[in-house]
This record gives sequence, structure tokens and C-alpha cells, in this order.
Amino acid sequence: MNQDIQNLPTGMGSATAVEPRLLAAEVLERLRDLIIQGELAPGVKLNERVLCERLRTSRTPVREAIKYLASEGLVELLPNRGAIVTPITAATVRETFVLLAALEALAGELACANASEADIAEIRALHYQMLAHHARGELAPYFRCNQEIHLRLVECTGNTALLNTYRALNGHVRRARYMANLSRERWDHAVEEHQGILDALIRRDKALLPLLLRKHLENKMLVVLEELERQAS
Amino acid sequence: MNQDIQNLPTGMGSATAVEPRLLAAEVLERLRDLIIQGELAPGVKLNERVLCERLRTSRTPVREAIKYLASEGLVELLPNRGAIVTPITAATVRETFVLLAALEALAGELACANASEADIAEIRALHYQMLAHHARGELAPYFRCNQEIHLRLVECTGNTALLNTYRALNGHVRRARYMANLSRERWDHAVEEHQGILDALIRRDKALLPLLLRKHLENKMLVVLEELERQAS
DNA sequence: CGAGATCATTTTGTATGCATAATACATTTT
DNA sequence: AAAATGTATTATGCATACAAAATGATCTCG
Repeated sequence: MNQDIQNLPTGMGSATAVEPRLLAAEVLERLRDLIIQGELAPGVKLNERVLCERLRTSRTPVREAIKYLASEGLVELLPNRGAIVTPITAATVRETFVLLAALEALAGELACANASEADIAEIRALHYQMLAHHARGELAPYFRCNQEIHLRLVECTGNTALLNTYRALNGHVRRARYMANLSRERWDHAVEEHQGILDALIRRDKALLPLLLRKHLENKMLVVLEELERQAS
Repeated sequence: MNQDIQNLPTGMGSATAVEPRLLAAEVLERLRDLIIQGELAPGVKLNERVLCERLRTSRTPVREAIKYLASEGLVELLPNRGAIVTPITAATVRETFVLLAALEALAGELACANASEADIAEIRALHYQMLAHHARGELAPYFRCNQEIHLRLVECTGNTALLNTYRALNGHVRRARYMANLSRERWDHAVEEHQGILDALIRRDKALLPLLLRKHLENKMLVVLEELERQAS
């Protein structure tokens, strides 16, 4: 049940045994990171020549990676005009969060049924680690723990279709919330919600957990939307 | 709210105004159709040379389309060994349907809130058209109507992220259920379920509609799984 | 001074060439 | 005959070359 995160498909052919790495796969991951971490900002044009120089390859792998990312939704293809990083608008963020909320709710339901005790123990450990970062006011590590918890929850459903979809959509909004400035108040509230979520998971309360997750995601959405407006102004 | 289906992104750069078609985009759609309609069966190796001859292009557009489809999940990349059509197993079908059920449930909920009267009227018209095909025992047209109804339901939520995800996942299982041999009994039952779904939509019953859709999808899953086992034996 | 047209440059899209890894086949060996 | 090894063939992955479209700069004319 507990998959090795190393061997989960993060994209192009990374699922084989001895892992013959392809250049295009390297380029893909590098590009994806650049986009998610905002170094390639929403709306920015992807110039192939520039990317080739930066990544030290020819255009072929770059173009193939861009096509992959286009299907993933992180870039938009403009026929005869190349590609841009998919712009983020309040509307798309809202839409994506609504979807993510439904997916996490489903994940919660399935996790109650399918998670192993070890899965739950691991999430619990991550939860306390997150609490520590919260107590120390360490925002970035907190975010990482937070992300990891949500990911683990989806993973331990054992539904790889769900996991793949979740990851793709999560990537879209992570761009927006990367380093969102949480007020202390909201932060505390988020942590409280996480406590409820963990408790429901431990009790395997398959009625409550989906509701809590959905609500939690809705609140996350509000934070991100605020941050988005703050940036816009 | 009511999007023009023509301009929805079905893939590579089909989202522009006057639509300067790229060869790679043509190849993409053609390949996708070949896979979904089963002409390129699950597990089959995609030989670039063969595809190039068939589609009258060079390898570049074919390779780019394959990368796109890999992200979509319809093909699997094997490093240094090309790509195969993603195999269908009972497990992946089950996983995908569980996910689709959750997505359609969400769509039902959103549709109750957001669908225009015109949207509902159109779905109603399609429903009666479907009933006609059912009465005449016309399976293929029935399936098309059925698909169209489900698609319209998702479309009229106005959530394009949901729509895109739905379409991709739907493509995966459509390969399996393309021309599934329905028993008359099951067929009749499916039609009854659709009647209930339509009624709930008309009443905008946002509590009931998601439940009906989820149940409907579960039954569809059973049909597909049976068909899959029948084919395997 | 500004709008529009013409031309140069850049960039994208497609085709092709070359190197390497994988596969198939034949030969040898046990 | 089966297994193993070596060789030939094929297919893939990456780089590059060429063609067409888009961009932008300059020039002309109102």
C-alpha cells in the first residue's frame, strides 16, 4: 500500500527498474519545478532558445517536455507562437480548489477504508513535525510538512488514478500559494483543522473526514485568493 | 456559463481564435481516437515509423503527440523503448471509475447551482433522444447520446478544470467500454437511472443528484468490469 | 506626429541525420 | 536440443537543418 515515492510516476518514463534517465525527463522535471516555484511566472512566454541554453540541450527534449506540461495544464500552447506558463486567475484558482476539495474528500473516505496502520502512523508523525514548525513559526518547513501530509493521505488510498490527478491539480495551485503570507490567526486555525483531520483519520471516521477535508480546502482557497488579490494590487 | 464546445481545449493549441491548425495537433487527435476506439489496443507498442507512414508526417509531431498523450495517461513511456498504449486492468478501471464517480457527483452538485435553464433543456432533449435510441435498440447511437449527456452535465457546471479532468479520465475508461455488450436488463436499468438523474437535475436537487450520479457510475463500472472479464476469458 | 506598409530578424514548426540502446537472429557451445 | 554468445538489424533519443510564420524595426506617406 505504501508506495515508494521515488518510483511513483512524476512524468516521462521514471517508472522502470534501473532507471535509464532520459534527457527529456530531466528537462521535464526541471521545467515543472521552475514553473511551480514561480521562477517561470504565470503568463511568461517560454522561449525555446533560452530554455535550451539554460538546460544545456537541444530544442527537441525541451519541446517534448513542453507538450507534456501542456497536457498537465501547467503551460498553454499557442499555435505558431510557442507556449506560455498557464496564467493564474482568481477564477481558475477557485475552480481548481473546488475540484481538489472533492478529490481530497474522496481520498479521505477511501483512506478510512484502505489505509494501513503504518500509513496512519506516518501521517501522525508528520502532523507532529508540522506542529513543531508551527510552534517555531517556521513557515516554509511548515508548508512542506503540510503538503506531505495531504499527499500521504491521497497516497494511502491506494488509488493511483486519484493520486496522479491530485498531483497534477495540486501543482497548479501550488504555484499560487507558494509562500502565501498567512496571518497568525489563519495559520492557527489551519493547524486546528489539521488536528481534527488527523483525529478523524485515526478513528477512520469515513463520514466526518471527507467533510473536514472539504472545509479545510475551502479555507485554503480563501487564503490563496486573498494572497492573489494582494499580489495583483 | 455555456461554453462553446468547439473552443474547449481538446489538446495542443486548439484554444485560439482563428485556429491555425498544427500538424502535431492533428496527429494528437488522430492518435487519441485510434487509442480510445481501440484500433490501437491496450498494451500495443507504438512504432514511430509505422505511425509516421500512417499519418503522413515526420517523427517529430508524432513524438510530441505521444508525450502529450503520456501526460494524459493514454500511453506509457518506456525509456529507450518507446511507448505503449496504457494497458487496461480491472484495477485501473475500478480506480478510474471511483474517481469519475466523485467527479460526476461534484458536477451534479455544481450543475444544480450553476446550470442555465437552456443547459437543462438541452440535456433534457438529449435524454429523450437517448430514450428513442433505447426503444429502437440502437446501441451505438444510444452510447453517443449517453456520453453527450454526461459531458453536458459536466460542462454546464462552468468549471473548466473539472471538465478537462473529466474528459481525460473518461477517455481512459471509454476504451474499455467502447461497445460493451449490455444485457437488455442492465440497459433498461441504466435508462431508468438516467430518468431519475434528469428529474433531479430539473428540480435542481443538489442533495439527491450527486448520489444518483455516483450510484449510476458504480453500475457502469460493474458493466465494464464484466465486459473486461468476458474479453479476457 | 502618427498610421500603415515593407522588409529584416527572430522564433516556431517540421523534417532529417546521426549516435546509441534495444531487439532479433544466427552461430557456437555444452 | 537448449542455452549462451556474438553480430546484424532496427528503433529510439537527441541534435541539427530547413521552411514558414510571427515579431519588430524602419521607412513612407498622410
